Amino acid sequence: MKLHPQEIEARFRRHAVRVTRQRTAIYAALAETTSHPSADDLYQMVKRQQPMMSRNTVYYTLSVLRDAGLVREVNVGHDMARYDGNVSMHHHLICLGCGQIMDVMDDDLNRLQLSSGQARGFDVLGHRVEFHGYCVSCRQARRDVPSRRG
Amino acid sequence: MKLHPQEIEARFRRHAVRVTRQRTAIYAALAETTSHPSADDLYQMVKRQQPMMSRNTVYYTLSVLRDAGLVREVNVGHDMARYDGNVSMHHHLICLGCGQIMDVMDDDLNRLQLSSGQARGFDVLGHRVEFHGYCVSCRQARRDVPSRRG
DNA sequence: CCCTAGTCAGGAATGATTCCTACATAGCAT
DNA sequence: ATGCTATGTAGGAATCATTCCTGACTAGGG
Repeated sequence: MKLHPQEIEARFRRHAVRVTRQRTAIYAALAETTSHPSADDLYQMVKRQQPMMSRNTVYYTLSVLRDAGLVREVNVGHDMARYDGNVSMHHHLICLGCGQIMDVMDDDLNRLQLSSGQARGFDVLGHRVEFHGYCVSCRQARRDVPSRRG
Repeated sequence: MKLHPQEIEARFRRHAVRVTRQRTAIYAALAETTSHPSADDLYQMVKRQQPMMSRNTVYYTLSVLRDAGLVREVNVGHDMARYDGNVSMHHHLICLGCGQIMDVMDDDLNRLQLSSGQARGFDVLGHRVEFHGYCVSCRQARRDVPSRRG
């Protein structure tokens, strides 16, 4: 979703995050897409508008936004971290072929709980559900070339 | 669970995995613990019995066992991969303080499904549920030293 | 308009994992 | 049992996402 710069600035101030050109651009790029980009993806996107942008700044900014609760870090496998501008409670559907991540909004999944016996004294703060499979185009590709990983 | 070497060998042969001293030791170490060790943890454990063991062999062996379905890779955050000798369907309860991973066996969680509308044409093969929180001792530690992350 | 804590850029460092390669060995066939 | 060959192993180098360091810059309160 495309956001007005002043809306981004308002969110930053609400979360006590200093407003800078770099941060605004990074957050805008993330809010505009639903593709859950990696830090480097964001770096590439933002560098087009701001060639001086450092990869380091992207990492630093994402950590600031993450700690402020403006951004969510999504980890899939042991690949690089990917980021999600949607911080409302939701879960993910992940393609094992191309790695794309789709959002799943489902109240039943949001309400999952452990019984007290299963919780083993943990103070459970949240949970995450990931569904894994193959998207339409990767299913097609796999039919064409059945591989050893099949 | 402590396994007899011949049981390990039988499992390997059943899954078309060549039997070697190194693999037997790595798999035995993993089967013996419920602590979901990392590749390097396993390297440290096994090196006591086999000082020539290479860290590389541990990585290679884990990839072989993973592909054979004898071992499961568990990824938490963007930390190093951790391994689970329990390949039956189950989920995890993870401490955000110390990183310990406990197994959760629950048929209701095992049966979770997406509606066809939510699945968006994906061929969904499986899912994973992680509960996050603080274990008893980390809750205690956090009460003692309330931090900015609190 | 000034000050200063918080940011930024860029290069170096880290650390898990993978790659490369020469030597060793499991396990099949003889 | 013996030899053969595809596979596995050791260890060092390479990779690559991420973090650390440091000196220059700037947002935003006073």
